[in-house]
Amino acid sequence: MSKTTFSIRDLASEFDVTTRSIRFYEDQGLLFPTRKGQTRIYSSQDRVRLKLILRGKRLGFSLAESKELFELWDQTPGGSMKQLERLQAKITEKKQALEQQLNDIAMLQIELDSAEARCQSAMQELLLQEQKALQEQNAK
Amino acid sequence: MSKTTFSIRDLASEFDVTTRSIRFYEDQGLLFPTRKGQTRIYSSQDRVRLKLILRGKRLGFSLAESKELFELWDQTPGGSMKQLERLQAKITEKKQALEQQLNDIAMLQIELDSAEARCQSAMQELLLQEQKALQEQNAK
DNA sequence: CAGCATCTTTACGTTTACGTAAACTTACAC
DNA sequence: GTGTAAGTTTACGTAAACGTAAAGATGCTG
Repeated sequence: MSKTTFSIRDLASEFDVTTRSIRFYEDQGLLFPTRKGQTRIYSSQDRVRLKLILRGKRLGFSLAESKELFELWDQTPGGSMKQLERLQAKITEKKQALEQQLNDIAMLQIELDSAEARCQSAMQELLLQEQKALQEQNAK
Repeated sequence: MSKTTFSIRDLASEFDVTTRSIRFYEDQGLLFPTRKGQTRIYSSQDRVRLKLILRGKRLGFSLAESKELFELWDQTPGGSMKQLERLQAKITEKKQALEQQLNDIAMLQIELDSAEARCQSAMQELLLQEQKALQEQNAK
């Protein structure tokens, strides 16, 4: 079976972040490792959380946003109707933002492809000129 | 035909950013409006640039990154082989990052859907309990 | 038990991307 | 001419997300 606890360094090297960052996330209320003495011990739950935090960052989520989502999520079982409605609203909001991102990505991909083509043909052009120069030199 | 020049306020309201931001982008070397007197005049080229800047931001690009891409792009015609290779490398890098983002988005979408379902059923549960409470009160 | 590696807390520093305020011109509107 | 609305420059302030340095606790290792 897979590991159940992790040191801060385990997580730092697995996800390629600094220990400073991981402690900072705890400071901001996004992670709650237990302690053995004064050393932090992370559960696989904590590990999942960290993964989510980092993925959120890659998608432009602030730490505050991720924290809010975590909190809403944690309160889902036993939450009041009002809390659930807030969660639903947040989910809808995020879904729409993701749609927008998908659009952005699709457009940028097209443009990158076109840029790549233009770049390639510019390089091809340079190579041809080079060849021509060589042939002229041989013709001497 | 479509407009060819724009005031700073035109762009600000069209793209929903502050004039401060637009001037800041110029300060950082991403925009180069002409002047009429001391007032900035933006071309439709500038407008496209701004749109690209903002889309870049939504995808997590820093202003410095966007600037670098613009500069590489602008140097494409007449660029040296080394510059073209750098551009090609950047393009490849960005394309890979976009693939990663697509993965991230796909996973997050799945999780949001699942969260939404759980949220909905929690709300449904609350409604049922409410109904039950009402019926018991009627039974009195 | 001395040393070193790894953990910890505390705290000040840094970068990015603007916000905000002050003080100043221009350009119409009345 | 006089607001006043929109533009300008200059400059200091700020929030987020850490970086970095200092100084001490802890645990193995030879």
